Amino acid sequence: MGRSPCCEKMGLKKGPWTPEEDQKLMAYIKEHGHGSWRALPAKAGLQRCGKSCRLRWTNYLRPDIKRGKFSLQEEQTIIQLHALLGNRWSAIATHLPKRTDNEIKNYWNTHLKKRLTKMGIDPVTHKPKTDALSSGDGPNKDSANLSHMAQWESARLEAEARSARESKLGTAASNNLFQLGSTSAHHLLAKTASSQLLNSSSTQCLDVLKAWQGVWSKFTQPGGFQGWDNISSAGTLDLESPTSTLNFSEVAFPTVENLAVLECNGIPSTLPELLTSSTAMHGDAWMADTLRTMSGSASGNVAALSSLMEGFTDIMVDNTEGGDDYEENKNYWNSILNLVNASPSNSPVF
DNA sequence: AAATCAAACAACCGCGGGAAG
DNA sequence: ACTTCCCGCGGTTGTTTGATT
Repeated sequence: MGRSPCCEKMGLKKGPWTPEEDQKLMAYIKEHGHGSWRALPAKAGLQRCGKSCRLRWTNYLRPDIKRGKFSLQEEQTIIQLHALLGNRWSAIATHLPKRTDNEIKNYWNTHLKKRLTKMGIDPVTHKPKTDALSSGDGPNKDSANLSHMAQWESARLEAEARSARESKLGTAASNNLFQLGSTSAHHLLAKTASSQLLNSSSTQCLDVLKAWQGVWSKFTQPGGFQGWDNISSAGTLDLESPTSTLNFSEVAFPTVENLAVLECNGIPSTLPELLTSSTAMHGDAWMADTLRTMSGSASGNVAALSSLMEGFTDIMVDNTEGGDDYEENKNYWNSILNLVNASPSNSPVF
């Protein structure tokens, strides 16, 4: 159908806004509200089209806009929501208070997308890139890491499919995630996974959990990683810590959904990154509590876990020499990895 | 110091959906 | 039911800023 242009082109200014224009726009909206955007420019004495005014207001001048660097939490939310929703920036923005869709979109395009690409993860599908795996320049460390990431992802997908089938019997919260309005995606995902977790009777992965906790302690102890030889004892590590009070129905942390994946997955390939990131976020006490809460018989094969985690180990060993930035970088990247893994594989879901 | 390049950010464009007439 | 208008969205382009040569 015929459609009129959004504004008359003649005599209307384009390009960057001046402080005077900003002042006029803010003053007018403060006094009258924006009303009809089309009619606003004339009333406010601006030589702009209504569309330009609306954009300037919603993306820049609105008083409830938070500007500046994105926090790690915000980055995590963006990645997770993008895996679920795709490029639906306005929908993503509703879960990031005080951030605009435009800002999120720009941040994704200029930062997050590149980082995922560098990691060999397709920023569109949030899956490992096959070409990145096959076109490596030899058996270098990066390609090895990518290979292992793909391996983890592959096993994760299987686990998710299984988990999804089982979860149909329980809560449908994950399917209704974005119909629930303002509640944060992290909390909803966590609650969904929590119920899955509590419904589980399997504890066969706990030996591996314990093993990983041992591995983690090797990394975090003074001197850093001491080599795989020391990990053989990790399966019997003493998990002494204060009495656990962990309550999965109330504690909402962004990685608990991954624990739900573990309970039904014979090979917990998502373990390295998810436990690392969880520990990074919540501390070793959290890890100890979690393990104790979920505790069952320990009869694991640490060697099998070791094999799965070689690529991850390379990263960690490299980082132990990273100086003051080590902790920050480690936490950051593990969180990103964790969130990539935490995202449903079939996106968008609506 | 100047030129060049890349990254980051702001703004524009065109389309589609929904409301109103 | 159809047309027109308005708004919001996502993709894209343009501008600014900072780093590098």
